[in-house]
Amino acid sequence: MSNTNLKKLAEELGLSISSVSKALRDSYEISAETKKRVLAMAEKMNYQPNPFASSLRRKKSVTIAVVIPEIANNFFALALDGIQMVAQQKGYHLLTYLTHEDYKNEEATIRHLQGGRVDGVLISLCRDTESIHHLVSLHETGIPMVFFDRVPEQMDCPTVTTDDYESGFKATEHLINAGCKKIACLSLSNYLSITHKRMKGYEDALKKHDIKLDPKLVIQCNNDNENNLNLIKNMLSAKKDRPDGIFATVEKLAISTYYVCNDIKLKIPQQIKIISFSNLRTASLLSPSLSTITQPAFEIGKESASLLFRMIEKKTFGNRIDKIVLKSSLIERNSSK
Amino acid sequence: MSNTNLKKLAEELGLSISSVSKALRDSYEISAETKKRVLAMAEKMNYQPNPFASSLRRKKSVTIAVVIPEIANNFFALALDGIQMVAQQKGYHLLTYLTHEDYKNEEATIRHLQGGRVDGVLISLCRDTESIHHLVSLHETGIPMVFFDRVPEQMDCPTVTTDDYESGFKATEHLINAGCKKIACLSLSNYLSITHKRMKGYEDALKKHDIKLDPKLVIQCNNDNENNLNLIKNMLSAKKDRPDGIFATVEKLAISTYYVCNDIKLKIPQQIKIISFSNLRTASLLSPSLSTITQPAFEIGKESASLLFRMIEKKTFGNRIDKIVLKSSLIERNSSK
DNA sequence: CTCGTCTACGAAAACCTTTTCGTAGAATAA
DNA sequence: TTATTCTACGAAAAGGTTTTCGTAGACGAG
Repeated sequence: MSNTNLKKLAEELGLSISSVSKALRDSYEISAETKKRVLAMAEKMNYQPNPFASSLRRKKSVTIAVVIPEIANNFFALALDGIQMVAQQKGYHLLTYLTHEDYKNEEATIRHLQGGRVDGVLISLCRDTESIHHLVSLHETGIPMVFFDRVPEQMDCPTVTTDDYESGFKATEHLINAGCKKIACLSLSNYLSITHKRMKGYEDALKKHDIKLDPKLVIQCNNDNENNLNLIKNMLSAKKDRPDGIFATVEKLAISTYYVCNDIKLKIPQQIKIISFSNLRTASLLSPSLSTITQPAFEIGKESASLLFRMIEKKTFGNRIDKIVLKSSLIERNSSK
Repeated sequence: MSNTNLKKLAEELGLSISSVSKALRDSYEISAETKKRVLAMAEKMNYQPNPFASSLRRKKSVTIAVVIPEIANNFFALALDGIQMVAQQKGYHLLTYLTHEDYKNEEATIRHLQGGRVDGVLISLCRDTESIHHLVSLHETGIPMVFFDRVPEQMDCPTVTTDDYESGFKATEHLINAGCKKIACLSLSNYLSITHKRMKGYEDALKKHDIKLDPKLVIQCNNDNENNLNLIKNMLSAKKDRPDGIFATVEKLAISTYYVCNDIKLKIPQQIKIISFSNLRTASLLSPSLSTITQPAFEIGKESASLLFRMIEKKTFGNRIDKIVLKSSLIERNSSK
C-alpha cells in the first residue's frame, strides 16, 4: 500500500495536517516556500490522496456512470469512446454498467447509483424498459442525468438523440425510389422511442407513396439471435407476399438478414434490397456493401458527456432541459441499388 | 440527495448509530425484532449507505478497474463484456479507462490507480508501452493485477493470453499451403509480446517451409490509419516483390488491406490471400469472406476477471502466479482460398 | 502607542460508516 | 447466595481529507 497520508507527511515536514492539505491544493494561505517543501516531500514519499476520504468530505466523487445495454455493439462502443474522451479530459473517472438489454439489471444498476457513488449519470435504456419509476426515483435525488439515443418518452429530461423520424422516412423512401413495393421493417423493441420514431418515419414514407402498410411485414425481434433469424427466415421464405425491401432499425438485424439471405440464396439487391441503421466500419466491404443510416455515435457520446458536465458544473444555471438532436447520414451502397 | 444516513435513521428509531449499522449488516449482536424495525425504517426512508464512508472505513472499494487501449475494437469490446459480466455477478463496480494506444495515458491512469480507488486492476497494454516502471510501481502497492492479451514480457505477473505463437505459425502455414510464396506480415507494434510471438510463429513457419524471410515484407504499422493505408498501398503496388499473401496480426490492418485492395483493384484471393487475427462478426459476410484467427475474447475477459477475483478474495493463498493460455481458432474462409 | 491588516499557519469540526470495547441486565450454573 | 455467561445494545474511536475558524506575529498608518 502507498501508506503515506497527510498525517505522515505532516509529521515528516513538521507541519500540521491542514497546512499540508492546503499546500497540496495550492491554497493562497500557504507560502511559496512551504508549498515547495510539501510538494517535494509528497513526491518523495509517493503520496497519493485517498479518494474516499476526499469524496466523503467534499461530497464529490469525480466520477460519472454510463449505463448502456451492451458494449459488443459498434454504436455503443463508439458512444462510450466519446464519453470516455470527455470524462478523461475533465479528470473524471468513468463507471461502466451493462444491462444486457435486461430491465432487471437496469433497475438494479439505477438503484445502486442512488447511493451517491457518482456525480452524474449517462443512460441509454434497454429494449424492454417500459416502466420508468426507477429513472424518476434516481432523478429525484437531484443527480444530473442525460439520456442518449434510447431515451424515455414519458419523462422530461435532457437528451441527446438523432433525427430518427427523418432517418426512418428517408431510408424507406430510398428503398421505394430504388423500386421496392413491399418493404419490411425489422424492429427491436415495442417500447423504445427510437423504434417508435424510426417506424413512424417508415409508415409515413409508405403513406406518402401510397403504399399500404402490411402488418405482417413489421417484425418485432427480440434479444435472442436464434429467434430473430427464424422470424426473418420465415418472412423471407414465404412464397407470396415476400418483401422486396428491408429496413432494419438496428445493425444486428441487418446482419441477421444477410445471414438468412446467404442461407436461402436470396440475392441482395436483385431480389431484396436492404438498408439499415449501422455503425459497422466494414459496411462498404460486405458482400454486397450495405447501405446504412449511420448515426454519429462518437459525437453522441461526446455531446452527452459535455451536456452532463455542464449540468454538473453549474447546477445553479439550469432549469432548462436541453434536447440535443444530431443528424444521421444516409449512405447508399450496393445493398439497395 | 438521498439525505438519510445512519444518524437520522438512528434518531428516528431511538437507537444508536452503531446498533443501526449492525442491524443493517445483520450482526448477531442485534435482536431479530430490532433488525426488522431497522430494515423497515431504512426501506421507508430510502436509506442508501454512503459508499465513500464505507470504503474509507473498510478499506475496500468494491470496484475494479480495467485499462485497455480502445473500446471501438471488437476484441476489447468482447473482453470488456466478459469482464463486466463477472464483476456484476460479484457485485463489483467497474471503472473503465482507455489509453487510446498512448503510453502517456497509460502511465497517468496507472498512477491514479495507486490511490487505492480500486481493489484490483485488469490491464491490456498499449502498443507503445516500452518501459514498465509504472506497472512495477503499481504492483508494489500490493494491489492485485491481471494482464490480458497484451502483457508485459519483462514482468512476472498473472496473465491471460492466447496461443499467439501457434496461431501465428498456423496462419502463416495456412497461407503457404494455399500456395503463397511471398507472405507479408502486418504488425502493430515493436514492443508488444503478442506481436513478438505472432511474428515468431510467422518466421518459424516460413523457415519450416524453406521460405526466406524478406524484411521488406514485414510492415511496422502504427496507430495512424492514413499512414498504415499508405504503407500497405506502397507494398501492394510494387511491381516486383509484391507479396501474394498477407498475415495481419490485428483486425484493423486486415480491414485496411481490404480497402487498399479495393482501391488498387487487387483481387482477393486470386492475386493476394489474406488471413488476420479478428473478432469481426461480419467476417463471413465480407467480400470475400475473411479467413481469421479468432481469439476467444469474451472468455479472455471472463477468465481474467475471475482470476483477479480469486486474487482479491484470498490474498493469503497465493504466491503462485497464474498464466492462463486459451486457444484461438483458425477459421478458413474465402480470402485465403 | 494603538489600531487595523496581512501573512502563514494550526486546531478542530465535519463527512458517514464500521468496529472495538464496554456495560447493564437477565439468565444460568454452582 | 454468588459467580459466570449471555444478550442486546451504546459510546467512542478510527479511517483520511477538507474546510471553517482562530491566532500569533509582522508591519504600516495614524
